[in-house]
Amino acid sequence: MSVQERKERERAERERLIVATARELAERQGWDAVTTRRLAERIEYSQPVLYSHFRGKREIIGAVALEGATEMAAALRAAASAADGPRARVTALARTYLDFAARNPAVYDAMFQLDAGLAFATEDTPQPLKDAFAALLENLNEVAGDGVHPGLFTEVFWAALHGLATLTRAGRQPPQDTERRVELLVDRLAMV
Amino acid sequence: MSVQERKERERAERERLIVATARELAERQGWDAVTTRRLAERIEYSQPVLYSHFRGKREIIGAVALEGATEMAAALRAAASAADGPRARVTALARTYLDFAARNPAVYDAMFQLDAGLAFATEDTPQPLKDAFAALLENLNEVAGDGVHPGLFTEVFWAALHGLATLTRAGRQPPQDTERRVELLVDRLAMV
DNA sequence: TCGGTTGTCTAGCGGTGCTAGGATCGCATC
DNA sequence: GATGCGATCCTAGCACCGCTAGACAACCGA
Repeated sequence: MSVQERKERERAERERLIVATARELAERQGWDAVTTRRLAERIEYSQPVLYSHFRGKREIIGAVALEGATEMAAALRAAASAADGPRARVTALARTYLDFAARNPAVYDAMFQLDAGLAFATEDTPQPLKDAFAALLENLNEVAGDGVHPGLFTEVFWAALHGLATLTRAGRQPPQDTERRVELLVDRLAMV
Repeated sequence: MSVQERKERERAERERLIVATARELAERQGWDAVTTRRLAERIEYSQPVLYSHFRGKREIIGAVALEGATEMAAALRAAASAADGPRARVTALARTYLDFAARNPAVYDAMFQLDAGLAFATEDTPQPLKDAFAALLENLNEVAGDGVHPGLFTEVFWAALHGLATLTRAGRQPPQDTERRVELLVDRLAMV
């Protein structure tokens, strides 16, 4: 049994290597540069090996997305718990979200821009994604306002952040006013 | 001169045909299905002809985007001018924006999701894009609130709409609550 | 030591965006 | 009306893509 265990361990290790390499390559040169050939070369295996771990490129992107979702959820919770009072919490939440998107553009793309074949907003949504949404929900609950469903409020807030994140990064909004936009958004949306 | 004029006319006509065909194909089967080969076949010319009109596929997407921007600007202005009072105007604006995105997903992608090589938020931004933004700005001016720069307010409002449009369409937010999300957004953001 | 399974690689399929270079067509001139 | 010349278009092909069939080697248990 020990031999088999070792093999499984090595296999899992290689899978981590694939995901990490894909992420790094995407972050450095964009997802377009992440081809199965290049990825295989970097991990020093042949192309078909990738397909013994993942169904295809989509699933690799999906793996990066889930990794990112886990990190984002943690970052959001950390930021929120370090802030005092509802208003500060919401501001910290928004800043952290946008900061994550700006610092990990490729991961953010994997999560929300590319088709990674992940289910959203359904029962079989992967746990990390649910958890990232939950991290928002937990902290926005208190500022949704009377008679407003917290889930609905979170969706709107999230959408606004997502819009700011993507439009800013794609150069569709001037980057220098980001902070003022965040303040305006929090001012108006959050009932404090 | 008449011969040359006729040729130019035919050339312009063919260019319109390329853009219209690309748009229709993208709307029917998605941008992935818009390959230069397929596009060439549809317009009944060979591939290289496309490159005598456009630098590459990106520029074709860009042409569709500009067409879409013109239409969106018109739709926004029409909706706003048909509404009575600031509150109704903003609501109509938001609904029209989201409706446009939902009805013309491929065009919307060309405008805001794909890299069409267009400049945004600079001097050399193409006029149709400036105009679409202006159509929002004109009608949001009155609800930005005291001391808030209308341009900044428009950016935030636009970002929120963009987030709702993209997340809803990608199945990342439940589609049935769209209307309630719009109402919440307008309620909170617009100062009426 | 052997047989069989498991794992990996080479090679190749049909597709992509894009382009070089040859052929053909239509125009202006003689 | 014949002819030379440009503009126009197409065939063929480049390098690359995601993905896979089938040959091969390495390792395990008996």
